[in-house]
Amino acid sequence: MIDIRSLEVFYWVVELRSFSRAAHRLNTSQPAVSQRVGALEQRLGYELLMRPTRTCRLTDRGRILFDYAEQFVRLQAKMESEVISPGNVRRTVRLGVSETIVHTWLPAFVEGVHSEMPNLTIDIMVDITPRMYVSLEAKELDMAFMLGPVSEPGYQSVPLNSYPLSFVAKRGLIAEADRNDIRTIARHPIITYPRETYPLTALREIVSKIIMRQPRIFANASLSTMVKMAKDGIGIALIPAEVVQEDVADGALEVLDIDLGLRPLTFVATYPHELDDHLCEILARKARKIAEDYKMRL
Amino acid sequence: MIDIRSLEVFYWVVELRSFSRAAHRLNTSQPAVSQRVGALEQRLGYELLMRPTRTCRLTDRGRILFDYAEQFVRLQAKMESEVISPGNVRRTVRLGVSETIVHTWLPAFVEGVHSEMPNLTIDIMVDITPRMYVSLEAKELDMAFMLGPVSEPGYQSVPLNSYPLSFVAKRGLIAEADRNDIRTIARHPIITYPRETYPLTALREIVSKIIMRQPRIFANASLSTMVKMAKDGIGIALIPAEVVQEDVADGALEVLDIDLGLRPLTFVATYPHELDDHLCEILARKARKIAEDYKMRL
DNA sequence: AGAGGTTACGGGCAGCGTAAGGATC
DNA sequence: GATCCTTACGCTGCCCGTAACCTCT
Repeated sequence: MIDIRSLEVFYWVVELRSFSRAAHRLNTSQPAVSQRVGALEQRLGYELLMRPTRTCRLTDRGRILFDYAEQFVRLQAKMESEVISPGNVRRTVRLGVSETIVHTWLPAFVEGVHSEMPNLTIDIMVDITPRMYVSLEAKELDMAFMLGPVSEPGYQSVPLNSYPLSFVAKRGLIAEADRNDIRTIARHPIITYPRETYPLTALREIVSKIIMRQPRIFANASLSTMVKMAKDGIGIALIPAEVVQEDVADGALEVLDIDLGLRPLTFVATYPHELDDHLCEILARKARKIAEDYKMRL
Repeated sequence: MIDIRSLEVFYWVVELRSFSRAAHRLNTSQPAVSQRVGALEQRLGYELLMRPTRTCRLTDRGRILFDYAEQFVRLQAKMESEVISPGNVRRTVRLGVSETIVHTWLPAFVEGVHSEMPNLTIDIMVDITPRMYVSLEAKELDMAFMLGPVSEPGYQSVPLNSYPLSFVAKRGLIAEADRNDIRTIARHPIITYPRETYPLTALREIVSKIIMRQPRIFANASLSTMVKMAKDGIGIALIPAEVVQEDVADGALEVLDIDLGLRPLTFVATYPHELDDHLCEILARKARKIAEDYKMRL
């Protein structure tokens, strides 16, 4: 009589305060959402939303239904996670990923998940950590592999792996003798992660204390661009050595043996702990395992 | 993904231990049930029922799904009862009714319910109380208006009304002077409810003590037949006067003023207290009110 | 004028019922 | 052979997506 799909649609319309966002979230068209909510109201014989306003506020009776809708959506998520064998999970998970991970073990992760859960689609959005926070909050992402630690309430966080930050330079750019001398290195621009990220802020603070001035920094949101810039000798990259292992192996880049005491980059899998918990948990554990394997293989 | 309808179907298949009974219960065809369960198994990738046996036993994983299915069905029933305005309830309730009630206030009840809940269909099965018990147990009925009191565990029971039992005879069959004399009356066969019912057993016990022999009793499961027999002078009916008020009014029958101290017939609305509770509760209350109104109008 | 929601319409597909086909007692 | 479930098949009706329309800022 009352379809669970309709309740799910209604739930997300309210949760996201928008028909179109709900449509997007549910991988359907906005008219489809409109129709379902309309049909629901018609079947019940009263309005659920105070529509004229843009905010999709609930009516009193809508509130009652919403509470039930939430219970249904939760129960459904719980059931599906427990009852459906992994190979039969048919869903789309929207995953935010830091570029660093894209360049290391993400391919292995995607392949691994695909082989175990062939009907699971992973939509990958590459972005920087602060923006992924926002996307998680807006429920545009189901999970993110990003820089940790995360201690937001309402989020579950599984540590993945850590990458020590290394200075990486074009081969021959820095003379053998100067490779542990920060002053020499700091004559070159430092290419690293964009503002609002740990590497940049920490670097600026530490280096400026040593060389008594602000280092030149090329902040860049694209890891591959950073690598390219380093390979072109434009500057020296402060990035995990792991992402350039091939370039180091074939001699294009070299890792400088200098240690400023920077914290390694720690990545975590983060997801809101509710509703789809279980699948995210499985994926997070899988990611952790893949990341460990990756480290071992190096 | 997993439809609540499929869960409902699966739930009833297990609960009733039969595909065909589930189909009947859900007002659908048996192949439809078969398909839904089949589709469910296919989607999940494993079997839910150990089919070859006639008993529809659950597999281990089927058991897990069944627990969820039950939660869904309960939640759905709860939600629909709270959220759907009475006028929009679209369901079929299978109601067992004692014939006595059919002849008194059932028409008013049906009409009253129909006017308030035009989309509610009531399937009425007229039967005697002991058989309605069985039907309730087998879940062939959702609710029954029958003789009380009921104290079975697992059943909810709402008192409706009481009918004092009266001796009713064809006009002139018993002389004015003898109308309070049980010995005279007992020369005629007593027409009343069938065996296993209170009126018959109580009558037999009380009368036999007075007249020192077994009275002749015509036990009959059909109230209208009883009335007809009384009107034909075949015997004297022991029934509620209410059911023959018209015949008394137009002079075909008359009520004898004799009191053997028989308990009045007490009717109750009985339904298993689970799942569809709420609707049954509403209907039971409605029935009670109609029954009271009926009594007032007399 | 543009974003966001509704209405209109055509097509695809899931799910139903009828009917025929096994399997098991 | 009777009962119960499964398979086959045609059909209906729902629901979706595209597109045009409305409405409020």
